[in-house]
Amino acid sequence: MPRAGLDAATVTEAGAALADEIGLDRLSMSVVAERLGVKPPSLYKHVDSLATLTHRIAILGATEVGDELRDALQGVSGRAALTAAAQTLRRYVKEHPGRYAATTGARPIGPDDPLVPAVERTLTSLGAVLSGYEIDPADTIHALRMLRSILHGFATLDAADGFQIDTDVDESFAWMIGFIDHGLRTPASGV
Amino acid sequence: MPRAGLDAATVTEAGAALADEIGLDRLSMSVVAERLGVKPPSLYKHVDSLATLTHRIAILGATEVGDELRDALQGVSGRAALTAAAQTLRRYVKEHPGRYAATTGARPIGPDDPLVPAVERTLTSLGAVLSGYEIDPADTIHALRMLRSILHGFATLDAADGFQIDTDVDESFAWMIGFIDHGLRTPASGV
DNA sequence: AGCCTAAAGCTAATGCCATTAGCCTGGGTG
DNA sequence: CACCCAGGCTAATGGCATTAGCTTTAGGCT
Repeated sequence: MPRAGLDAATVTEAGAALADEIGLDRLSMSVVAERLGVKPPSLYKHVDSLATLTHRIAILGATEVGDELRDALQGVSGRAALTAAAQTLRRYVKEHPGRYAATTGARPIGPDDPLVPAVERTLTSLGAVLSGYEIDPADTIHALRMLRSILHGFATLDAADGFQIDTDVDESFAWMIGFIDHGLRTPASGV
Repeated sequence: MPRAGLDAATVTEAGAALADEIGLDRLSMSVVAERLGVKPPSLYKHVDSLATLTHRIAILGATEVGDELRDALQGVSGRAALTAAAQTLRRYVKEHPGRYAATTGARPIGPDDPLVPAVERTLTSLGAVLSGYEIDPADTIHALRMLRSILHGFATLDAADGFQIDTDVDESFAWMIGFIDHGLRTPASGV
């Protein structure tokens, strides 16, 4: 019996891929083990439990989202940045619903949980989008929360096929971006 | 051994209450049975499986949200209606996270699934909110999807304690409502 | 009042899953 | 070349959902 050469990262990656394929709720140690050509108990040499594996997937998801957002925002600002950020997030959630579900369902375990900085990178990128608009500093946190809410909400509903098919979802997405962009340009938006 | 006098509705209600208390992911036939003072197999006289119980909880949640929205929108319009709808949804998700999670995670089983009309009632109410604004009919579907996305996203993140505590979340919520209201009043919002 | 039946609860049994304990060996290190 | 430990394994435990089949209840009918 040759060694499989696993480590925590490999197991996490396999779990993330499976979560995307079959859904986070169906993820089990058994399916991960099978995917890796190994028996379930062997996984415990690399991850503590299914719960910590899920947590690792959440961190992976947050990190990947942060990276993709950072890359997508290189050299753009204003409406172009808003569009890039929104499209990037939507695409990520569509392509990696399992990872994203893990990320949104995860809770920090402790003060030095890597999940925290991973999620913060995403918020930093969204903050960078807002810096392209002239927003009262006191309102920035509100605009950030709104942006996060709307992108998260749309991407989530879209990934869950929550919209009817009568009208093109892409069109609604573009309209929404236009709405936000327009609102953020309007001075009195916060009153 | 006296009879417990259960039926599908009682089991569903107990399951919904438990989902709110301990989280949908922790819901099991065992805990529902214990809550009802009955052994797990007895539940199968009333519900087919844990999956269908979850689906019933989803329908219950969708129905309750629809009812509360309808009630909250009685006699109000414009910004007042927008505020009422947003607050109602946020409160419901905070008070019944388990039911709401079941609802958002549910998929219609067939063409005559009661889940479909239950969810549609919510959309009808949100549509009523929009009718208080002068929106190009062609854009109404987009505005509806945006409204749904933003309310769903905010409520979800809020219920999951996804926002930092530095700044008051209520304040951000009010700001967001103001932003949407303002944008919906602006004629060229869709361009 | 007394029977009779369908429903409602129960116990027992199956099978899957997560997780733990303890064995065994491959392969890099001295 | 022997050593040793990390990484894989098998066996065992306990919880869960679910099914089968038994028992009893409670209300309707005579």
